[in-house]
Amino acid sequence: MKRETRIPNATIERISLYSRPLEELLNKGIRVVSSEKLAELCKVNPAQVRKDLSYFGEFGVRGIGYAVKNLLSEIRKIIVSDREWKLAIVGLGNLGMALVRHDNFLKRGYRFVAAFDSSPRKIGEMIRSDLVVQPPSKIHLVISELGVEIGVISTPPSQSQAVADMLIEARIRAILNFSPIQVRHSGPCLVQNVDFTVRLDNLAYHLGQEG
Amino acid sequence: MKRETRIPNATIERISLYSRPLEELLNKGIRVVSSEKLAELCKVNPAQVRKDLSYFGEFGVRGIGYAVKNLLSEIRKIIVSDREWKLAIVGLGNLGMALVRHDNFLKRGYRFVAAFDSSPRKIGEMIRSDLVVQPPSKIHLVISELGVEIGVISTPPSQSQAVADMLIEARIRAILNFSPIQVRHSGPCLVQNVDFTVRLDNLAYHLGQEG
DNA sequence: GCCTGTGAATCCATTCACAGCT
DNA sequence: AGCTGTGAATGGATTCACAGGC
Repeated sequence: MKRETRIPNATIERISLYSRPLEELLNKGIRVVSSEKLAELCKVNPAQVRKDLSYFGEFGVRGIGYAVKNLLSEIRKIIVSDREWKLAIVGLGNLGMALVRHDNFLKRGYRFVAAFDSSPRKIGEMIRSDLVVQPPSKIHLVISELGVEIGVISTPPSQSQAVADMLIEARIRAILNFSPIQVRHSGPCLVQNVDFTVRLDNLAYHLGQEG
Repeated sequence: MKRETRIPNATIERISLYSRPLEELLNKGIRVVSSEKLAELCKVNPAQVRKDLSYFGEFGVRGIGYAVKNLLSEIRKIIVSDREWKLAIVGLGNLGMALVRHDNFLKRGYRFVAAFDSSPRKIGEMIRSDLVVQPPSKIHLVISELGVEIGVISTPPSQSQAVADMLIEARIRAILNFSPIQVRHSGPCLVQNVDFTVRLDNLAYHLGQEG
């Protein structure tokens, strides 16, 4: 172990990736997995798997492999997904609604506790038994009252910067941004961008190379 | 220029990123942009911008900067988004429907020309004036008849591998996978994965570090 | 014999710093 | 004077290869 060393960003991305097949193996009743098998399931190099895990501890047994259940629980401790995180969503168009209804979030401990939209038609709508759409003017109040930690932006791009500013103003700790523009953020707020079209552009580029 | 050199993967990701603010600058009527300004808008290093672009040609003018309109059109040629790509979507739950309706795709030249779902309730539904839901058994036929190039998977994870196999069987050239499992793919089919929860895990990890 | 954990070696990407053009 | 284009230098990440323990 070498917990002192700075942990590569790429390692953190992959750690979360490893947990997906581990869940499957656990469901299938498979008890032990080797770095080679896990690497194959995640399409990475076996040495990569071992090195990534070694940043956080010695979770394996030499000659045997990793205990699936134990490894999964260690990973959940590392990426702090052994507890619930509170999310707020802003922008309840097609994508926003789909995100709120998507059960993958809750399954991994991400719970939407507030929802905002500027459209008068949407405000007041009950989109889940415990989730009523509120106007953006309530963002500051609601975020601090409920202790929301992560804000999800799924507004049209023209509004996303203004929304980000409101979230930051309300002292939100992190933002997941689905709009195709980079959000400016000063200070301690973390931002992750998810832009589908960047992924498609990537595919298009490589297809174009093949001819 | 050094078109012979292998182009870093990271460069290709960023090239597509650069086009977003360029579109905005063009709309605002701004004619010229420096690497410094563009870098600021994309949150990268100015030298990075220059180097990335230099892999593909000499688009700038020393002492002046880059002509916005020209640079944008060059970038569109590089990532082959100066033409239309044909997409098929499989899985029309909340997320799938949101993707089909999301106008960002069409705006950038990605057009859904076919839609599949296994639910009898969905089959036959007209989700757009030119798009009727078909059963997965039609995948092979439709893909080859329409010449679909990219498949989008938004099924539940339990079905995603089977769907991927069908798409690959139908000789699709690339897959954009929204389900949280890595799709196995042999042969020449390209795959890109989009897993929202990996992004959230990343935020959670860093928030956990801060205490 | 088998599989982990890890220093050392390699590979790739970013940034610097300045020559070259307008 | 100003800003691009790019070799050279630095910094990170991946992979190798083998020692260490079951």
